[in-house]
Order: sequence, then C-alpha cells, then structure tokens
Amino acid sequence: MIVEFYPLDVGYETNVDGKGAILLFGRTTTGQKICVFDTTYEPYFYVFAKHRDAMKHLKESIEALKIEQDHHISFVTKVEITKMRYMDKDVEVLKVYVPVQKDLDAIREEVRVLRDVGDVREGDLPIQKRYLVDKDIVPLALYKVEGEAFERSMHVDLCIMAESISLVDSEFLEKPKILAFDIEVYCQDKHFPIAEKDPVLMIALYSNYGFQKVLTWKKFSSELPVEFLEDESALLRRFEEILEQENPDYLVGYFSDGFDIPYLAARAKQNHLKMHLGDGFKVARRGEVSVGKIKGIIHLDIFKFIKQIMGGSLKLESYSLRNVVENLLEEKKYDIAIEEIGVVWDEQPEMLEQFCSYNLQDAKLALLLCEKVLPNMNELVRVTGQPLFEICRSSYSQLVEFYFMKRAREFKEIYPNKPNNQEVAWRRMHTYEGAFVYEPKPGLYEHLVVLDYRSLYPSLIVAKNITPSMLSEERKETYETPFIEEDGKKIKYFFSSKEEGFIPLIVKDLILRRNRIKELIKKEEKKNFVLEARSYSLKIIANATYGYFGFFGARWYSRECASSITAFGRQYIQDVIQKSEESGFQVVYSDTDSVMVVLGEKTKEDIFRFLKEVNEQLPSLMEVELEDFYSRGIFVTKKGEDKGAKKKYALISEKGDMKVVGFETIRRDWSFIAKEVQKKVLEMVLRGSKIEQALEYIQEVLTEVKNEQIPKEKMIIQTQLKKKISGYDLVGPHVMVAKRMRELGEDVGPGSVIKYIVTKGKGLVRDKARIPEEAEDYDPDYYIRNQVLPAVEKIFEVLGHNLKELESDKTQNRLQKFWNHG
DNA sequence: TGGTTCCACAT
DNA sequence: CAGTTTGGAACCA
Repeated sequence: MIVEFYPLDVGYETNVDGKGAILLFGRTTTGQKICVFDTTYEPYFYVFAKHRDAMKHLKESIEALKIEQDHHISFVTKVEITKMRYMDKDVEVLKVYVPVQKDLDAIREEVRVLRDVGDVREGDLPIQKRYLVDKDIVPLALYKVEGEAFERSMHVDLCIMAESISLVDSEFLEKPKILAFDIEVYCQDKHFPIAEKDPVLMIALYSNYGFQKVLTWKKFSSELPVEFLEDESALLRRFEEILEQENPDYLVGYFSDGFDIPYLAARAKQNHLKMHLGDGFKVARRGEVSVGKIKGIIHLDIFKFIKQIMGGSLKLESYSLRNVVENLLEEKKYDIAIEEIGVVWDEQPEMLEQFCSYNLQDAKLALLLCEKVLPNMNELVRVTGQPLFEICRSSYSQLVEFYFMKRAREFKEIYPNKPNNQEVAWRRMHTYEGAFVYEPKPGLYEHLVVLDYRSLYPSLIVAKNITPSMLSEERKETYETPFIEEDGKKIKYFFSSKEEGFIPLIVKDLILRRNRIKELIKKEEKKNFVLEARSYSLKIIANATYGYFGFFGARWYSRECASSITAFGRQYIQDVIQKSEESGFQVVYSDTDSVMVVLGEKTKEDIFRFLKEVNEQLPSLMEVELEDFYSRGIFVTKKGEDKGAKKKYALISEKGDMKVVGFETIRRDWSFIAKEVQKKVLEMVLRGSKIEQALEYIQEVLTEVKNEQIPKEKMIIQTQLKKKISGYDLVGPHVMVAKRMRELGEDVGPGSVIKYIVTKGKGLVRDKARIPEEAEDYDPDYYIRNQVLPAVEKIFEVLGHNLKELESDKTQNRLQKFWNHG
C-alpha cells in the first residue's frame, strides 16, 4: 500500500532476531498515527588507512572481525572502499557496516587498534540521527511510503514496513494537534515537594483544538471542566488514557523535562504502576540535564527552547513562566498562593477550584507559548533536518553542528570526531584575542550617528573563505589575516582563495536565504510571523558559527579560524574608523562591528554618501549599514580613573527612544533604588533637563533613603549562584545568604538567583546581608555609599558636578551630610 | 593597597 | 554545550 505522511520523530530498535529497524513516527494526511519501519538501513562508520597500499589488506582484516560480549557476537556485515571528501579534499576510505547500533561501539574500538588504521570517523553517532540526514528526510514535510502494513501493538493506528520513502511536498504539516499540560503537587510548610512523599493532586490539559480538562482526586463543586478520580493512581492512569484517546502530535509543558515528567515517573513508581504508554515516562539523562520521553508522543519542553535559543534575543531577568508570559503574551499567570495547596487540600477541599483554574491557566499558557515559538522551531527543523524533539532542547552549538552535518553529507564530507577529554582540556585553556573596543572620551555629545557591519562575522567567513580546510602554508592565492599575537609571537594565517570551502559556502547560503526572506518581508503589508521566524532562525545559525569554531566541544573546532575572524573583524572596523576621520566625522566610540560618529556640521546626505563610498570598496557580502541617528549621548569615566569607560553609555534616538548600555540600570545585581535613580537621572540629562533639576531629585531620594522611608523591596539585590555553595573560594554576600536559605530547607544550587538586603550592623557586607523576609531594616549608609551615589556620581561628573567636592562646599551642606555618614 | 574571584553585560 | 572584552564589587593578604 501507499500512504502519505508527515514524519514527526525518529527512533531505533533491535528485535529478538538481532535485526535493527529505524522507526519513523508520523501523522498521515487522513489524520492517523503511523509508524514506518525501515530495516534496510545499517549502522556504519569510516576508517582511514595509514597508507594507500594497506587498504586492501585492512579491508580483509576488518571483514574478519568477530567479538563476543555478553552472549552477543558482533561482526562486520560489509566493508566498502569508497571515495569521500575530508577537509574539502578527495579521500579514499573504508566504509564499515555492522548489523545493529550496539555492534558499532564494539567493532569500532576493535578497529581503532588495528595495525595500519589511521583514524576512525563517525563511529560515535546515534544511527537514527544520521538516518534522516542520509535519506534526506526532513521532519514535518510530506512524504510517501510504499510498503506492507502489519499488525503490532505500538499505540499507533498503522504500522508499515517500508520499501521506499519519497518526498511529496516540502510544505510543512499545517495544524498539528497540540496538547499542553501542567501538574500541581502536594506540599507542606512551604517546602518544595518531594517526589517520594508528596502526591500529584491535579493535572490540567489544554489543547489547540478545543479539548480542556482538569483531573483531580478530591471532590468539590466546580464550574470548570474537572473530572474527579478515586485516588492518585487513578489520576495517573486517566492521564495516560487521555493521552492515548486524544493522541496529540505534541505534548507540551513548561519546564516539564525538569519537573512534570520526572515527577510523574517517580509517582508512578511509588504507586507501583506500570504505565501502558510505550515504556511509560522515561527520564533519559543527557549529560547534566534530564529529558522526558514518552514513546509515540513527542514531548516538547518549551522552557528549554525559550531559555536557550530565544533567550539570546529576549534577555529576560528570569525564565520563570510568570516572567516569560508577561513579556511574550497578552495573557497572564493567575495570582494565587500555590504553596498553600497542601493545607487547602487537607482542610478546605471546597476551596480547591481556584487551584484548578490556576492549573488550567498554566497549561493554557504553555500552549500559547508553544504556538508563539513554533514557527521558529519549525524553521530550525527545516534548516537542520532534525526533529522538533531535538530542536526544542538544542543549544546554539548543536544547531550549528546539525546544520553542518546535514549539509556536509551533500558534499560527501566526512565529519571530524568529537574531542576527547584531553583535547577538551587543551581547547579550554587556549583562548584567543577578541574584538576591538574604542576608548571613548567622557562627555555629553549631540547629533550622533551609529553605523555597523551587517552580520560582520558570518560575512567575513564567506569573504575570506575561513574554514579549517582552507588554512594554507603558502602565501600565494590566499586571503591573509592581519598579524595575530599567539604565545607571544606575531603570526599570520592564510586561507586559500582557489576554491570555496564547504563551510563558507553553506554560511553564504544562510545569508543569501535570509536576504531573500527579508526582501519578502519588506513587500508584505502586514507583519508576517512565519517569515520573521525563518529570518530569525537563519540569523542565529549564521551568527553562532563563529562562536562554534571557538567552542571546545565542536567537531569542526578551529582556534585558527576563530582568531582569524576576530582579527579580520578588528581590521575592518579600524578601517571604517579611519575612513570616518578622513571624511571629517569625529569618532566617538566603536565596539566590534559598530562605529559612532558626530554628525557635526555635516548632513545626513553626507553620511549616506560616505556609506556608499565605504561599501563600494568592501568585498563579497560585506556591508556597512546605518543603524540610527541619535540626538544625544553620554559617556562616563571608569571608576577611579580619568579614562572613558568602555561598554558603558546612554543614547537617545531622534525619535526619542532611550538606549542604555552597560549602566547599572540594566544590571540584575544592583538594587532597584539605585537602578531607578540612575535611569531617571540619565533620562533627565538626555532629554535636556537642567542640572539643578537632577540635583534636586537626587537630594530628595537621598533624604528618603537616609530616613529609611524607602520600602525594603526596593533595596533587594539579586545575584545568581554560578556554582555549588561548597565550590566558592571567596564567600560573597550572595553565597552567605544562599547558605542561610539552605539552612531553612530551600533547594538552592547552581542557577538559583539569590535575593538579599544589606542591613545595619558591623563587619563585612556578607555579615550584614539577609534574606529579604528576615531583613528587619536596611543600612542607609551602605545604600547611599555603595548603591545610589555610585550609580549617579559619574553622570554628574560629566556635567561638571563632582558630588564628592560638595563635601567641602558649605553652601551645599545638605548633600555633604550624606557623604559624611549622615 | 593591590591582587584575586565572581558576576553580569556588550557584542 | 557559541566566542572574548569589560567594569566593578567584595574579599583577602
């Protein structure tokens, strides 16, 4: 029979006969769930021979390999001598096939130590990941499978043994069935719930096709779509039953890899339940993090994607559901004291409805967030060819590597291996020089223009053919880097200009594809979210490519390439600085890929003419763009020095939008009061208020701080714990407070954001730091000296007012009082 | 006081 | 588990 279907996920299994099969889970065009089996695909890896003459003999010795381990005999099914490419050069290698994945590890290690073996490649890849790449199957596009249907209990409607699979249409599955869920759990005394002890009380489900429900196991009257179950066991069973009945394409949660799925798995175990659904809820370990797996349903943890991928551009203070929703959606999270749920459950079950509606709302929010970021994830599926399950949990480096691996196969490129521990250690130690930053002259400026290179690093990779394979010993027909300092010596790198490397080529594809999409966006009248998402996805992969070259875990790691990119970057930005000055524009500032100049007597037309001139001389896709015009800008000095501080300034655009960079205003580890005061003062300065006004304002605030009139919430300082409490050599205030929180039974570890207030008292700051709830007062002296004044001092200095000088100025004794301990 | 450690941010 | 540069607070010797 022939069936059209959208592949959604891929798996692999070996049956009792020791045969392996690839499983493609998907949805047919008629809405059925399907599992397509492909038993024709065999695991393989590549072997380089030390010398060409050794090829034939090596082939024979590999073919003869047999290893017995745990009553299983691993052997080699076939060895081919084949022509491939490695580092953009033709190579002849052995391609070694084995029956199933588990033979791969055993045979690979045995081959590695054979005489005449140069190196083994691609032996460390899970077979299901490379299947999609090798067969050029992109999840979510429409395919046609021809084969025999057969019976098997799989929790799918249809199983097919594939004879052939081919593309029908590259348009993606349009309306996937999405079911979002959220659980609420018993807890007592504000303690975080413990899976071995505290049962699951509610599970909410919210779909994009009308289905909504809350499951719970205590009765109360309710207007909501609540279903009451006998006990926790029945609740878990019913949840599973609903998943089977509803059979969604995606099951979506927020932080469900980290909480909901492991919790459900633990509760099922406590209740001695064997879940029907496939192998039940599985929590796989992937390095440090866990991943929730449910066979047959694609579980997406939307938190991971929002934090890891969207986080790059969102830059939120926290990725709690509440904060993310506030920034991305119209809808809000309900306000309710969720830690009370245990007490209410035990003592006032008639009040449980509010918790149900909170529960349902959270599930709804997970769904809305999923719908919001799905276009982004879909585009990454299209570009990398990996299923949503992977994309949703990927880091930037993985996205780049997926893309490289997919495209590499088109060029018949063999992948480099992952680094071993020793290599990783070496790479981590050897850093290189980064971008150029201009030292600004402190002051208040007017009529500024910012110019910047469009995608500087990706465009340099393309223009200079920067890739490990094109590093050349010869100087002729090459692109030559400026001098680079390495181990105290000045050297240059050369990249061949004779042929284009496959990496610069596929980076160029990303840039060109994105440019085409941007043209389409311009033509559209309404905002087209799908096109925006495509553009965004292409951009993040292109931009992460440079970082990937310098990343210690990368297959295509190359410090030479990473440091050449920054070296060219420094050269090209210096060029623009020099040309600006030659054309009569005073340069105020520059960082990495941007330059800020004073317009002065010149006109906007002069700037456009200058841009055109510069761009005419730039190679390849490189281009300088106009970022914006600003009416004012302020640059301040470094603390305790006369030099201008880098990466610290504030601008106001001609349209009136403020842009604050590097100031405490936008840093998490400063108190709200200091940030608020600084922001207001900056605004006054940039909008052209008189200095007296700003001075008056700051004096008012200082009086309030001194008289302890400021609510303590504004005094909270937040710092993130970057490692385990025990791992600190130097105990700062936030570590001290974290220790106290742990004493109180809170779960604080790496990543926890610690809030504290500095209270009155003697000794070090850490001895005076308290958890906000335990802080009885705040130390006005500390907040004036270490928070409020430092936040504004430098700004006033630029305006010619030294707050410290006011000390000796008797006419200004109001301020003096504050400076001298009050 | 200068040196070290730690954190957040810019790009 | 994308890179380096930078400023600045807090602690330590």
